[in-house]
Amino acid sequence: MARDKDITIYDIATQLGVSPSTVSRALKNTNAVGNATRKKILATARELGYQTNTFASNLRKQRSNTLGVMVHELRSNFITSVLSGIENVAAETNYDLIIAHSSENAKKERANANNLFHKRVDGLIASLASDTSNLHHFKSFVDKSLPVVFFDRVFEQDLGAKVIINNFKAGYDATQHLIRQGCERIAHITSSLNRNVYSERLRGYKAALADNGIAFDERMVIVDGLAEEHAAYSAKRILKLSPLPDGIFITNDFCAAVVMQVLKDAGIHIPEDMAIVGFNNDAISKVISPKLTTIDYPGYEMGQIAARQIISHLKGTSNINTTNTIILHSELIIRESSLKQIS
Amino acid sequence: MARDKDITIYDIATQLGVSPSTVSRALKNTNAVGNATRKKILATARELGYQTNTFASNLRKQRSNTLGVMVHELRSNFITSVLSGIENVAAETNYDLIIAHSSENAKKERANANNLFHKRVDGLIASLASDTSNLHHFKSFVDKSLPVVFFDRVFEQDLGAKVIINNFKAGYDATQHLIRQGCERIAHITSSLNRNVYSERLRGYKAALADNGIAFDERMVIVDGLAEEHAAYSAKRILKLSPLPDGIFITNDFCAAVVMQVLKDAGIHIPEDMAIVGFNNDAISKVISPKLTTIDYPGYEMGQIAARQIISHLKGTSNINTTNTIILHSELIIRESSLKQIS
DNA sequence: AAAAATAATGCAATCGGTTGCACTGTAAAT
DNA sequence: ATTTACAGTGCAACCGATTGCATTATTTTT
Repeated sequence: MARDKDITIYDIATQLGVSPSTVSRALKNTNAVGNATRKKILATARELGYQTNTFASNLRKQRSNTLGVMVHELRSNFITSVLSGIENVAAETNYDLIIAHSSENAKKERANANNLFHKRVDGLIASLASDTSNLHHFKSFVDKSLPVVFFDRVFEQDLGAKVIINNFKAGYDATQHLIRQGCERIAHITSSLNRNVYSERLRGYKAALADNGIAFDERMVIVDGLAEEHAAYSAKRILKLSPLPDGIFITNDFCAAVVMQVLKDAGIHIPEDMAIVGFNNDAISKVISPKLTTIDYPGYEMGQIAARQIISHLKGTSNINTTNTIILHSELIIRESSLKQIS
Repeated sequence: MARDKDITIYDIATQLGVSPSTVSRALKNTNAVGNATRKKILATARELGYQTNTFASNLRKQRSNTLGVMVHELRSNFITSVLSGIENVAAETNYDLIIAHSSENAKKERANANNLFHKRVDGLIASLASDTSNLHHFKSFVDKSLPVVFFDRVFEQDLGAKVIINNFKAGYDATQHLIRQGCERIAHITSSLNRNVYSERLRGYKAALADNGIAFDERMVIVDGLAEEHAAYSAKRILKLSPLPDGIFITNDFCAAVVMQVLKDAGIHIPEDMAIVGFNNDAISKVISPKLTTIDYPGYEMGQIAARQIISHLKGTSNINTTNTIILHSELIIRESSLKQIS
């Protein structure tokens, strides 16, 4: 059986002897259509299985009903949670999503921004790649008054709305906790300090040391990637420190898990010899031994909030430029990997 | 500065004194345009910053240049790898992606299929929810001759092309390995047997037992969800078996990690008391103690291949209906969690 | 009862790219 | 030298929904 053509508003109009304009108006909730007519139209639309042709509609309306999402990496527990949150809100509000990832590459990020712009997304949600050094590539969005919301990795002083956590406080809390457990030589494994998330955590780490009269030693800070191979290498660098640290604050749970594995293989006892604090509260933190103390980072909520921000801006309910930065609650979750003392 | 309107082919046409049709033809690689004209047009297009309006183009061409992707869950390491593979190929070939997830819910899956159909995607890549019982909701795609490729979770005998691994063999290999390690009472923790991936692995498990003269005992098979809470519960059920099993084949690495955690907390030694084999070769399998023996499942490649299948079908290079099923290589990766004997 | 306001609908242009058909001019074939 | 072919280009009709403006019918106001 040959496939029939799709049903259009013209088909409905012809069948009912009304004009396409009336059908169009009836299918939305414009009140400029008589009640009887509207009912007939809606009934016929359902009966014929009418579906809006979004291309025609978008073309005419000059908007896409689509949000662009740019992430620095797809294969990450945290990012997946955020995406899931965004998707949840987008689905509810009938927005579509185009997802692009930069693989931590500024060049690809620029290409993606460009691409999404030309795909005419109505708004953008983004987390920056590790080597992005400015926001020039988002300028076209700003010029066109398209809302942009950054999450997690942002430029705190630059354009766009932001949804973040207090990374300074998180870093401070993690370090303070290690100090309270009796650690005196605390190392810090982190990633590109160009990114606020890492530089702020470092700042918190330093502040906690200072507040406790511990001298900062830059050899104790290891900056590298967070993927498996980098993590293993960082762990080896830890093992070469002399004297060995008695605590490590690591800005990523997966990285912490790999580091712990290497340390354990080297005969180091955790937490007795070295206490560990991770970051993110990924599922992995509960299935490694010892269980990982970490900072709970509400990714799903972050996604939902970023999406809601954008969408309520688009619907005119609120203006994204007035509430510029939203800080979500994050907190230290204490598990075995850092418990030297039973308090 | 007020934003200028977007550049259209009409702007280019006017500027050069040619017709829009010629511009349109020049911008694609139709050979029906003179060489000099084409060059001028391309130069002007670049200079003015012209970008195709995809809505207009899609509307006219009646296709979207977009692939729909339906997954049963977003927050999964395996799925993320697949998505990453799909994205990689889609980006190369200039296809967009719309990603929808069913949260393991057949009803939502049906809604998603419907939605993607009406968004007029050019093709569909899908993995089934755990309680999906038929493929009726994909019929509209078939009727419209839109290609559908299923991956991972498929109906092996039903419509559509499939990209899968040999789950029977994987199950057989995992079980055979445990038997070779001296296990005699092997439990199996798995999920919905309506899904080929789980039923086939179970079949492999049974076949290996049979081939080694071990009687199948259905109390040794635990069917439940694979998320954290279900996994913990399954572990408790294992602990209630009497006699205790001396080996477990678990169809998911994360689930295996949780189970191991619970077993270890209960004082069971792995692999001495109980050997464990997981499934997927997620990153997690290498950072838990002991490291997890598992089946390597090439998610990224699976995504790439599914996407390539669809796209080459769409481009007319190959017909998806002729190569109906593609089976990817998977293999047992032996680590500490199952090594009872140093062989 | 006449005038004014309002509700319900239609007309037709518009969004921007694509493509079948027709036309022109030059090159190739006879 | 004539016919034939074809490369290069333009015309105009689409694709389907939206919306400002005009028109008609109906209700309200005075």
